[in-house]
Amino acid sequence: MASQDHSYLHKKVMPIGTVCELTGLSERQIRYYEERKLIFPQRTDKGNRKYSFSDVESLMEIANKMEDGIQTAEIRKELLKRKEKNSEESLRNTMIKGQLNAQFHKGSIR
Amino acid sequence: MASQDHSYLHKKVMPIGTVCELTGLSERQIRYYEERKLIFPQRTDKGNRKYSFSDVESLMEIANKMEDGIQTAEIRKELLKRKEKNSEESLRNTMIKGQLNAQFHKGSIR
DNA sequence: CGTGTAAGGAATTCTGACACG
DNA sequence: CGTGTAAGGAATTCTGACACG
Repeated sequence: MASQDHSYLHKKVMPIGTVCELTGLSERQIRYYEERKLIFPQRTDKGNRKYSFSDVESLMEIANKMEDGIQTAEIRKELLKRKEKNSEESLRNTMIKGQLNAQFHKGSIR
Repeated sequence: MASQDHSYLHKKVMPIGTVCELTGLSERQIRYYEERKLIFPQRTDKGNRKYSFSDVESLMEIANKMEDGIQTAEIRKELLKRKEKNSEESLRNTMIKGQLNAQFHKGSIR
């Protein structure tokens, strides 16, 4: 419930040109990382990509890893692991909340 | 020093089309409010406007006032007043800091 | 005053491909 | 594998103007 939603952080609002300036990457690179499933911009109804600030942050991490000679396939694996971890965490949190809720209704708390 | 800098909030990153979607205003309206000096987008080297999330917030305030029948000249005056207030406030803060600093160096504090 | 619109041009973005290594 | 580039088209944005009220 406080996991994210920094409201603006995840809003897809900027065109690829802005992302180039912010990250120092070329359009080619940015589109390629999307092709390799490392980032997921939104599309307008007519096909133009829109990115969020968190996409920009991701791209900067990716750029660093690429400089270290890590391949896109590797980077994708790391992302998947991170995703798993987050799911586990949120599952755990959900369960804890469930426990608390049960205690609350039993009257043990409050 | 903690006055703003929500980092992303003031970064000029989005094109006018995105702003239209976010605010529900037309390009014409957005450009007109700029002409009336209510908002100040950045320009790319080739003349394209770039807006920040705070610009979007301003525009939504402006839109509300326009609906209430307030004229752009009035709205601009309100903005100027707000600006004055902020300057006063930051001047006051600066002075307080100066006082504290003086006390500190005199050795009265610490 | 505030906003819609047609006009014409300039800048942006898109895709698929060829190239190099 | 990762990235540059030329190619051609489509979508976006820009300005100045005319219109209406």
